Amino acid sequence: MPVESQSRYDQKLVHVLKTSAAIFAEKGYHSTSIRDIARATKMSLSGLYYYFSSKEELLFLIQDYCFGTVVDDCRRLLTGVDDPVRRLRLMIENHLNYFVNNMNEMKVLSHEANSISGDFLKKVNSKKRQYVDMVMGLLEEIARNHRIEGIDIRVATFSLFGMMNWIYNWYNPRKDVDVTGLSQNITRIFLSGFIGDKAAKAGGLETGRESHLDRSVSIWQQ
Amino acid sequence: MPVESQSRYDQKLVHVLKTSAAIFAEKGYHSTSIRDIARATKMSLSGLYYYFSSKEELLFLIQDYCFGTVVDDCRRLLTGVDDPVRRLRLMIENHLNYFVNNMNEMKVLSHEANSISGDFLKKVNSKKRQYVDMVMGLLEEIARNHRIEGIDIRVATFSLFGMMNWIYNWYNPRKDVDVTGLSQNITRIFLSGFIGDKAAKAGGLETGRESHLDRSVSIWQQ
DNA sequence: GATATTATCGAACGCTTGTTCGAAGTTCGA
DNA sequence: TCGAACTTCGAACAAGCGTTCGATAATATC
Repeated sequence: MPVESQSRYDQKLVHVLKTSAAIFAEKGYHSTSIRDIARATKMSLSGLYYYFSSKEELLFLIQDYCFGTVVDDCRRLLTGVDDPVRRLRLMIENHLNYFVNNMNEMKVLSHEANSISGDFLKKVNSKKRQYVDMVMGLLEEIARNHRIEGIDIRVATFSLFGMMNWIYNWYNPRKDVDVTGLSQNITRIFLSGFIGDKAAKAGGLETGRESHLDRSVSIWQQ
Repeated sequence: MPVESQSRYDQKLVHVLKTSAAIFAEKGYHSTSIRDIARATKMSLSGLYYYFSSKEELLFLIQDYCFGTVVDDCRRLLTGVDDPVRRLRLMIENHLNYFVNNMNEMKVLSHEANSISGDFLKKVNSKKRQYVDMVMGLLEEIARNHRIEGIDIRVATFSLFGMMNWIYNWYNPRKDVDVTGLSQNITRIFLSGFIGDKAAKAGGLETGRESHLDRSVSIWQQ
């Protein structure tokens, strides 16, 4: 989606969402007032309501746009790839890559999951469920292929998401290992833990050295 | 600390903390009003302020008591154990056991980490740092012993905490595997991922079948 | 250049919030 | 039983909140 095709309205909306996400990420949704956002965007309090109709919808827009992109990118990246282990690798890589490059939005998505309600919550949760089910399905398939026993698939699935989604609590791009290293480390720990390290290497660990993502841009980076 | 030795004041304070933690866990700290807590504890609004001097201190007391117990229990459990792998196993088991048995408080500890500030934050963060450093030290020692290469210790440490602390987002004691199973699964995934599965088994996987904890009580369960 | 549409704004409203304060009730040792 | 210390409470306050509304400014269309 090229920037030129976006209307003035769309561009400013994205700017509002991005700025709001940064403040939400820093202070938390409930501690952030619309007045804070007005100050940061240099808009008036009432002027903001031209772009959203409630504070909660603003939060929803951030989460929905953000997560929508993660899922779409993932789907695109996985088309044509059949090996479940390779699919899992790519999914992890995409998730972490997007997380690190859109830390504010992803933190708001992870941390403010229960700050929305009603239809907003339903909509986001339905997308999340699809995403989780996809990963859980992959792990089931892998477990079947490798005759893995004694590991609960739900525990494995959410352990993986825990590893990935926790990074907003500690990851510092300036001090820590870069995204590629992060992906490799987490993939290795989880995958060789899940299927055993010999099998993990056989599943294509060596291909993990190069990134499959040629860009880290998104609707958030205009 | 036997219940009988607690004064009326202490008992009621614990009741207030426990009730508040439950509401904080359900609605979130900022969405909970002191009036909500008054209603739940059947106390008056102003009466509550006899037990804490600000809402933020209330949150601090919950986090401090809760985390203090985790750390103390862990220290007690680890005394006399030298093998770093075994120490790590026990730490994971204790952490998850306490988490599952005090889900409200632990959720508040994890999720509302940035809802306190100033000296309160400093105090809690200093305890957290000690705890994290202890685990990171264990992983360093294990990595040295097993000549593990290519895994960043910080990534490994926070991956483990991510796996463990994420459970408040998904774990359902009534539907999911029990605490013992949870510990076994997470320990196996992380440990055989970290050091390779052969070494993980050699490190005493079989002893993981029986729990090392004879009780799950705490100051929260009076 | 007139007109319709899009975008922005200041001012205000009603409500909820955390916290305070002085008084009243309760407990318990002397 | 007296009195001091501990505990509880109703009522109120000031501040901040999300949201609305009518009017104005900017932009696009013809």
